[in-house]
Amino acid sequence: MTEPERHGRERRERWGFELPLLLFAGFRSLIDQLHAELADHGHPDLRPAYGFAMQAIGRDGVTASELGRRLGVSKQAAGKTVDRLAALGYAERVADPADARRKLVRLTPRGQDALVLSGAVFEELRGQWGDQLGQERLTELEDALETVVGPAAFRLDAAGWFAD
Amino acid sequence: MTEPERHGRERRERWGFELPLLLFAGFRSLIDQLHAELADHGHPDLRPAYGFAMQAIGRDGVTASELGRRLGVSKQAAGKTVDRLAALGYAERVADPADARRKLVRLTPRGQDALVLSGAVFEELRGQWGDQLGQERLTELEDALETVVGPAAFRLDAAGWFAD
DNA sequence: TCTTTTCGACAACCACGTTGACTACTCTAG
DNA sequence: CTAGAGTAGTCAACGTGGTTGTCGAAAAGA
Repeated sequence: MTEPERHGRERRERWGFELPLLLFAGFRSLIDQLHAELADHGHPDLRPAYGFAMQAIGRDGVTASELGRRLGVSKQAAGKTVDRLAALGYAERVADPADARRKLVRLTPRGQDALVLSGAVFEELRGQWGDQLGQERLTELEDALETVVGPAAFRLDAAGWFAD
Repeated sequence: MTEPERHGRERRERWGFELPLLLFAGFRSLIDQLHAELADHGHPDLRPAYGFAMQAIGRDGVTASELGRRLGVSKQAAGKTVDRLAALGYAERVADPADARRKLVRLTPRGQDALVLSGAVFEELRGQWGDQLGQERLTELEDALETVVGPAAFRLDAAGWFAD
């Protein structure tokens, strides 16, 4: 069995507590680099939690209640998030002509721009990981993670897990 | 090249944005299971951030200022964290006889117990990942992560990245 | 000794979540 | 058609976890 990356030295025994730390460090590294890049491209006020919220709003817009459901928080919390997004110019509320109770939350062009830019940065960062690890090892990392976390990976209800 | 886990089907192309989601989902899965386990063993009020704080306090205790430095937050924020930990019975403040300004923050026996228990749970959870992935793939996952994040993995300054 | 640094605490504030209560509106059953 | 139930959005109060600024007391260095 050929394992070129091993360099012949014995691998240290791992502790259980290292695993969450490694996963978190990887996650944080990506998110930190993303936001450094966003800040350099006209979005210095974007915080990690806003990215999740904007992703949950999507191209079509949502109501605050639905946004709360998607993010796993109360409708009041979702409403406050929309307030902050709106104050920064990333989202706006428009009245729903078909239902006078509802107000559709939509991304502004600036919000769309941030989302598109984030996608591009993530591609770039994944490319860097691929350069460091090799495409094969990167793909195996992703597959291994998908195996253990299952479909739960792509939920957006990460609110509260963020700061700056 | 033998790749037994491929099962012959073509692997879907991955998007860059999936990588942070997978890492985060893995991290959250471990932390959620840890806290479910802790809650079942007499520690229902322990929150993820408290684990980091207790880890930073360690066996020897620290001052609030030093705790702030280790966690990457202000000494005032660290002091508040100690207040909450103390209110739950996980930490206590003792005057330092050698320096009347300082108050040593120490873990109570209950705090030590929670730390020991957490370590055991993490070993158990890592074992479960090993069962699912195979020891080899798990080790490769850990090594790959360490490669990309470097020594930054084991910093404790994750405060603010948590909620319940 | 005098000045600087450090420690812990207090206050005010912000971000981000929670519940509960309330109004306005829509929908459905009788 | 109308009464009642359910839903949308907002307001208020509060909890947690951060921030900065200020302060007095104690330690440490010139």
